[in-house]
Amino acid sequence: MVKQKAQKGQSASMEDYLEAIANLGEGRKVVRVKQISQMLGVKMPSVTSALRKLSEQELVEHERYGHIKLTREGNKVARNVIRRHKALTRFFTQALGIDQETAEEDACRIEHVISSLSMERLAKFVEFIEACPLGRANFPARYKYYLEHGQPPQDCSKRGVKESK
Amino acid sequence: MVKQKAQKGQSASMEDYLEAIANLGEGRKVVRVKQISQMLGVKMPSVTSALRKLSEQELVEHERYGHIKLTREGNKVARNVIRRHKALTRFFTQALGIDQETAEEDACRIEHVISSLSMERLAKFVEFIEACPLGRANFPARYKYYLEHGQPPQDCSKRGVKESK
DNA sequence: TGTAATTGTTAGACGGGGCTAACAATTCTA
DNA sequence: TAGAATTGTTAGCCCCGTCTAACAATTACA
Repeated sequence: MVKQKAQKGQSASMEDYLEAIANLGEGRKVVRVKQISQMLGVKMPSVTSALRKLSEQELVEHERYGHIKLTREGNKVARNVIRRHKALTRFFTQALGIDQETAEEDACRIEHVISSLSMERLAKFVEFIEACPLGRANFPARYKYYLEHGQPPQDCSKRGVKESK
Repeated sequence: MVKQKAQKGQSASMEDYLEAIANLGEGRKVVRVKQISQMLGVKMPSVTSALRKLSEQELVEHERYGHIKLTREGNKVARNVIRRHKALTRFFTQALGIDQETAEEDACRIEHVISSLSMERLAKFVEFIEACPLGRANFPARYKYYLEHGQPPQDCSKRGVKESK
C-alpha cells in the first residue's frame, strides 16, 4: 500500500528523457522511441534502455513495441524539469538579453544542476523585471545601456565601475 | 532539452581537479593528493587516476609520490574555471541574495555547463548592479521588496501584478 | 496479403569516473 | 635509525549512459 517514495533525484540524462516524453506527449500525441532519440540526439537503443530504467522506477509506462506514457509521478518530475527549463530560458532571454537558441542550450544544461533556492529566486527575478519594466526602475534599459557603454547610465551611481576589461 | 554536442573542453570532473589544484597551490603552497581528495570529496585513488589523465594531456605535472603542479596550459584552464566560479557566486549572492553556501554549491555545478555568452552577460550583470546600486535604479532594494511583498514597489508599473491586499 | 521498409529491442562493448583492498613509498617519532 | 603512521599508487571492480550489430515486430503498400 505504502509506495516507495524516497527516490533521490534523477540524473541529468533521465530528466532529459522524462522531459522529452512530456513534451512529445503534449496534446495526447503518441510518443515514439524514435522521436525521443531524435529529440535528445541519442540512438534508439539508448532510449530503450532509459525507458526500461524509468519503468522500473515507475516513472514511465512502456510495453515492448507499445505505448510510452509518463506515470503520475513521472509527469510530476517532468513538469518540474520543464518549469525550471522555462524559467531559465526566460531569465536568459528577458533579463540578460541572450538569444533564444543560446538561452535554450544553457537552460537545458543548468536545469539539471541548479538548486531549488536559486531556481526560485531566478524565477522571482524574472517576474520582478517583467512586473517592473517601466518607470524609474527600468532595469532592462539600464542594463542594456551598461552592456553597450560599459558604464551605468547617468542616473546611477558610478561607484565601483570598471572602465575596461 | 536538446542535447548538446560534445564540447572540446574538459569534463566537469577534470575541471574540478584543475580548479582544486589551482586553489590549493595559491601562494606556492605544496599540493597533496590527500588535500585534493578531501576538497573534492573523493578518495585518493580517484585523484591519482585523474592526475594521470591530466598529465597525459599536459595540464598537470606530477611525478610518482612527488610534486603536483599545473602546467602553463593547465593553469589557464583552471583560472578560467575559477573566474566563472567567482562570477557565478557573486551573481547568486549579490544579485539574488542567496546565502554564501548555496551560492557556492550552485556555482560549482553551473560553472561547468554555462555558455561563455551567458557567463559574460551574467558577469556584466553583477558589475552593473554593483556599479548602479543607488539612485533611481536601485535594483537590489526593489528586488528585495518584490521578494518580500510579492509585488513591485510603488514606483514600478503594476502591469501583470496581482493585487492582493 | 505478402514483402519491403521502418521502428524497436537485445546483446555486448566501451569510456568516464568513482570505489575498495592491497601494496609501496615517505615521513614521523620513540 | 627502526618501526609505526601516514600518504600515495596499483589493480581490479562497478555503475552509468552511450554505441553498434544483429535481430524482431510492426507498418506500409504494390
